[in-house]
Amino acid sequence: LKKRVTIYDVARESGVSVATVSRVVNNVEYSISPKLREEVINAVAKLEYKQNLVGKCLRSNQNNDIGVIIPNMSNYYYIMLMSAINDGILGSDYNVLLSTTSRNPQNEKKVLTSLLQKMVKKIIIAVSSDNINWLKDIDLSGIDIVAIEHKLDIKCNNIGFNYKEGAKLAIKHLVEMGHKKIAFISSPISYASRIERYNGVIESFEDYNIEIIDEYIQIADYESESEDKYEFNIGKQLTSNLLNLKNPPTAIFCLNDMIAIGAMQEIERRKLDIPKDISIIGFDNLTISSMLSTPLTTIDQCAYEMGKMALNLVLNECNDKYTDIMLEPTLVIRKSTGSI
Amino acid sequence: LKKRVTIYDVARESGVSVATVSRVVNNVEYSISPKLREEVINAVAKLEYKQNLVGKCLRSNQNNDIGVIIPNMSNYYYIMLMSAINDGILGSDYNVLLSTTSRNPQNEKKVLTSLLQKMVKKIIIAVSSDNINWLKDIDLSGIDIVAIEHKLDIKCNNIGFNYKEGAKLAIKHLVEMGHKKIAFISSPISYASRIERYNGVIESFEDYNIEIIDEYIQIADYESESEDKYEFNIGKQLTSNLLNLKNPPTAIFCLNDMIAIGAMQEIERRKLDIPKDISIIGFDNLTISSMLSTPLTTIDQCAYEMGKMALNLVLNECNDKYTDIMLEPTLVIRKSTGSI
DNA sequence: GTGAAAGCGCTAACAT
DNA sequence: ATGTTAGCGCTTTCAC
Repeated sequence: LKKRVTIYDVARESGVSVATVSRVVNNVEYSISPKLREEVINAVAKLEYKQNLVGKCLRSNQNNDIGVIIPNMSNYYYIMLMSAINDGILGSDYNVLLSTTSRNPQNEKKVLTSLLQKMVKKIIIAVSSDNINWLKDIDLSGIDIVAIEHKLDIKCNNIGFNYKEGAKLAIKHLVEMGHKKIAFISSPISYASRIERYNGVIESFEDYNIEIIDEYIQIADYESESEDKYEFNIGKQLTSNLLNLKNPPTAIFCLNDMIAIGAMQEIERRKLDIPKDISIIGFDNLTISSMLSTPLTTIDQCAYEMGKMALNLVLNECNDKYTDIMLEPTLVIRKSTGSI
Repeated sequence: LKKRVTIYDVARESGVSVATVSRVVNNVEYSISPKLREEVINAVAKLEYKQNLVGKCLRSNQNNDIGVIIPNMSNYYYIMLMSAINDGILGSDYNVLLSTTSRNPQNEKKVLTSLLQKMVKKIIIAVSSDNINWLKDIDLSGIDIVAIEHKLDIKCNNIGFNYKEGAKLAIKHLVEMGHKKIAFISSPISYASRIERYNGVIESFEDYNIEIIDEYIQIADYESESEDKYEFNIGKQLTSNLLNLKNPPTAIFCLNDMIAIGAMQEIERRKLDIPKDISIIGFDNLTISSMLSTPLTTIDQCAYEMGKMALNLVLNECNDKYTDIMLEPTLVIRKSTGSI
């Protein structure tokens, strides 16, 4: 086990002080004679010196780390977010520390704390619930936070999304295609982002004078972060319920694309045709949604752009100047919806 | 900006030395009088002291970081891998540093170096190519590495997969269903994992006395890490080529599931039926593959298990004792293949 | 323009 | 059983 090469070795090799080596290595715009600079550079190359980032961080109280906290990796929505962040820092000197929370506030607090203990200064976080009391316990001074999906009630950047308008867009599209018997399927209405979608649906029904039939509002009776394919499964199950009705709907708005994919499999399993027999519209616009045999009509949540914006915000350490962005939905019409 | 609470503050508050605080905080099984221990614990609580992990790491030369290096996040295979790792450390004290490389050796070298500079000691890496000369330049002493997907020619743990046998399993399944006109579509045969699959196909064709028709072996003429949906796109394109043949095949073996999904969309776009008109078999067994309208028959590469094993290996720092595991493929029969 | 030296927060060898 | 202290590798103030 050979000894690590430190800044002292470089200093000795090049006959200068460690201060000078540090200045050269960090490309400080400090006046350094070209001669010394070159000698240092040569020594660095000869000894294959690599800066120890831990020592540097401890001393300078800064680093190139970006902490990312997301609920899980099974909803591809978060994958798109992550992809944007990873693409954005590819080739740069930044490092991503990724944590998942399983939508558990206890885990959320734990991973955030852990990130701070590692002196991470830039954090992108998608908290899951509105239960963020634990946040008050944490000292966030000097930390750049950008919150996505759910707004955080602290001094930080927020990138929100107009979920309610998205839901309205979806119902509008269905109504314009002549649908009156419209169903809504969803996992439990437990988070703000779901509540807003639900409210959008109900408001739209009222706006368009569509009778609200209880049987058409199918909400899963359990939530699971651990069940493999949970959203897909409830999509199937809830759609099955709908299809078993004496008077089934002609269109289904699904809380998100994963649920819609479950719905579609169930429908096609029954040899029904999408969109001839029944129209399906999702929410998210996952990459996979355009790849299905029947490409899914959906509401674009521009997850990738959201990730990009989050990265930019967190990188341009906007001291004190916090932005509060609200992204607007777009309807993406593909093949899973048709007129009646 | 308030001052950070350090171990010295706790020591002062509880009237002991920093050494004692350190011992208590780290739960050292060292004899410490219950009285002092309690006082320290109280001081920690009162001051809300949190260990600074950077200082700890610099001093002790160890940490709880796990570096993960993968080519990209657009192939869901790597997502399954990541999921397993994230699930595995959920609630533990480990942190994941995630890097993507875009299958670029230069990036691979860069992110590995960066991880080492951060004193990360445990690394799970899926290198993309066989071009790993750059690895020789890096001092890996004291580092626990587990390589997946592609074997690394250094002292480390390897978790490989029997790609060739997987391909053979796929062709065997097709042959047993009566197919003779079998096509193979793929991105460029540029990496070991692809070469082995290709060889498996050719060998199988010879074994079963299936004539090798050039037109049935469709290889994409370009590779792209940046093109969104690249694999899906070539799946469509290559399948389109096949379908345009005067004498099209009755079955297609796709290099992987993403390509198969492209193939299926193209086939159904032409109003052809899977598997009646043409059978499709993939490779990977992505989560999404079971969610399609026509669930995909495929070769299971047990990515999740692979991730779990990798995590276990890297955590049980097996000093000097390296394992070399080869995972075997399984055929997963679903609805996309049928007899002729 | 360059160097000496203090110190970031912590652990661990050594002393008591 | 507890405390003292050196030092991990680095940056940065201050002095020259």
